[in-house]
Amino acid sequence: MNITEFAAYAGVSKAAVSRYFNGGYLSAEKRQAIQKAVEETGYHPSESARSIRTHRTGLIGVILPKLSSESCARVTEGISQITAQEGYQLLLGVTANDPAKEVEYLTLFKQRQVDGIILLATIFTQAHRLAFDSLHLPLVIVGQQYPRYSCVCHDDLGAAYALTKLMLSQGARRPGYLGVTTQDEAAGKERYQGFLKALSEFHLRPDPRLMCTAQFTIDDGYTQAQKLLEGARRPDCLFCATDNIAIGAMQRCRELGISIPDQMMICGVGDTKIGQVAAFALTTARLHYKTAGMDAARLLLTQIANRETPSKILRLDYEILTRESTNRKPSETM
Amino acid sequence: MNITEFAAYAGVSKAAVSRYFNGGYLSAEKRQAIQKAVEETGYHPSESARSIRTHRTGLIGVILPKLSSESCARVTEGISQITAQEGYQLLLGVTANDPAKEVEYLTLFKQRQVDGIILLATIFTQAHRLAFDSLHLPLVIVGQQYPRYSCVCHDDLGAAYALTKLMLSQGARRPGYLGVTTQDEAAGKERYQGFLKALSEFHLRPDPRLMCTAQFTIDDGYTQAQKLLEGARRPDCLFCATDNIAIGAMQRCRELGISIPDQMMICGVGDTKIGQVAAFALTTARLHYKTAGMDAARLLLTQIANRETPSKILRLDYEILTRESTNRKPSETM
DNA sequence: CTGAAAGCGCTAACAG
DNA sequence: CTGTTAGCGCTTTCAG
Repeated sequence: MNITEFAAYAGVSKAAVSRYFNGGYLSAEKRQAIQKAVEETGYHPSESARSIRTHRTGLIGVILPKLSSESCARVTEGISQITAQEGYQLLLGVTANDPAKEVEYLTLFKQRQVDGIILLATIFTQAHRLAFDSLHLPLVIVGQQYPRYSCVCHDDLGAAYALTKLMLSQGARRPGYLGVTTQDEAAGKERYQGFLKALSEFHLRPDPRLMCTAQFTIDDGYTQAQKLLEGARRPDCLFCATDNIAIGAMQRCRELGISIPDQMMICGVGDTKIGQVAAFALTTARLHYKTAGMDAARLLLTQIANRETPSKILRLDYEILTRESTNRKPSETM
Repeated sequence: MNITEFAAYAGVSKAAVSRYFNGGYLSAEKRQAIQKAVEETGYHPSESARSIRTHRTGLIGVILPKLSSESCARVTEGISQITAQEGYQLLLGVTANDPAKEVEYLTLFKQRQVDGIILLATIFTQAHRLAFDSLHLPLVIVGQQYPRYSCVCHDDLGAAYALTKLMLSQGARRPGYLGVTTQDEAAGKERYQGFLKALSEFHLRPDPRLMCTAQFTIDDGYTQAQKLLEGARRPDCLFCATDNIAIGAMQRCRELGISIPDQMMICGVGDTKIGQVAAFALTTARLHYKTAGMDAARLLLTQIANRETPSKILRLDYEILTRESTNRKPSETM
């Protein structure tokens, strides 16, 4: 059923029907007649047809590297909650960690004429720069900072600094570092700098033999930890750039019979479920993923409502959670 | 830029442009001229406008209870992988475990004229029945069975049976059950029946004092486990309907100093990350979530291509993974 | 193989 | 407050 048929059914003009659905002037009688007809027929205007006229689709594109990553999922849930309230629907672009696909979805979503895009960013390439510049669409970046665009990010440096300091102040003197690629400005570079900052405060020199890069997975945390643990003088504490990596490292330590936290303190970043239930509850920095998603959605909606809104950076705080994996005092077994 | 302007730019007619993008008859010269113009201008036909004519949107709706649940995320990644290959985009409906919202998204997506819907189902209400019947849209249900619709589900009964049997054959005689609501046919009822089947095979009567229902969370697993553990005679093994619940129960056992697996064997269902890294690696049944998503997507695409395709049920197998939490022989400490 | 022209279902001036 | 009307950007006959 289209608007013409429906208008005839309700005994009003097409214009009245359109006004009914778009909040225009309408007498009470007509409004009621239409409402009744809607209830009877279930009529609803076609989104495609109205998009073609209004140049808005009610669609928001979300581009993310992976769904089965707790942090991404939580951000996306935050986004979904806010956008749903405002009647927007979410278009999903899963890139499987392929930066080229991020760019691809950017154009794909643009072609679909989404009203705005939220990008859970990983690393930025030249292609990103070009895609951003030719986007001409409200865009909010989550998890990273990028000049001239609205961003919601975490205090990665601060969190890494605080965690490393926590371990050093408990007596560790050979800090190990298990990070991610520095192509990732936030989780890679920033957290690395936080680590270094804590070291320098304790007058410690970073030791390249105690530092290693891993993928964002438990498995690779396990694998890369091996490299740090097999050396002649192994570290006495380990800062890991993510909880997943930390858990992998913890598993390797357990297998090698390295006691946690006495011989090895470990911490991660993120506060995901996995750290809470690990063999030794993981000390970590809680990052506010869901809040980040909600804030990103709010920022985007503001920009959609007013395209002239100046871009803005939101840096969310962190919260240090001290747990077994770094708690040297009351030694805990079993 | 619209098709008229673009056609003028390329020096061809609108019809030629349309044919170019829709695989119609076109001379080689025109095809090249258009291709060149596309490269120069980046022109792409408006999806809204073409939807209005073709009655297809290239959109597939996915309705799910929660993103930050590993199983849902993995199913959705499977869906995304297949649909993306075929040029479809995913519209996301997160219901936050509210069955009413499932129904709401069903209509919302229908209004958007998605080409098909995949529902990661939880429980079915009367409202679902009505919504299904008035949908007139290809629909595939994942995780549950529902008459007359295509479904992709797991062998919940078989998995629960095999796991319970595994524990009983290792000598357990007071099996505890930590399940989910039986309103959930698959995870609730089926797994319960699998549990019962194993018991009856060992000539054991289910003991209501050893059985309890929990939410789908670690926290509630922890809480409800308490009820089973505080009784005069506690169970000597625990079948949990999900990994999350099992992990919660495991935590409570550890706190109470109940040794796993000697005093208490525990198993879950799903094979999520969390069970692999738990204090005692969790025995579980691997369910093929990603495969389920991929199969569901394929089923849906077939139905979209041919609306007359008869509905079909796919029941995926499981795989028992025996780990520490039920391995009585070589007692493992740390 | 091609272009002209008729609409798809809707919104938004516009003139009452 | 209301209806008429002219498109929005596209696909698809239809007659060449």
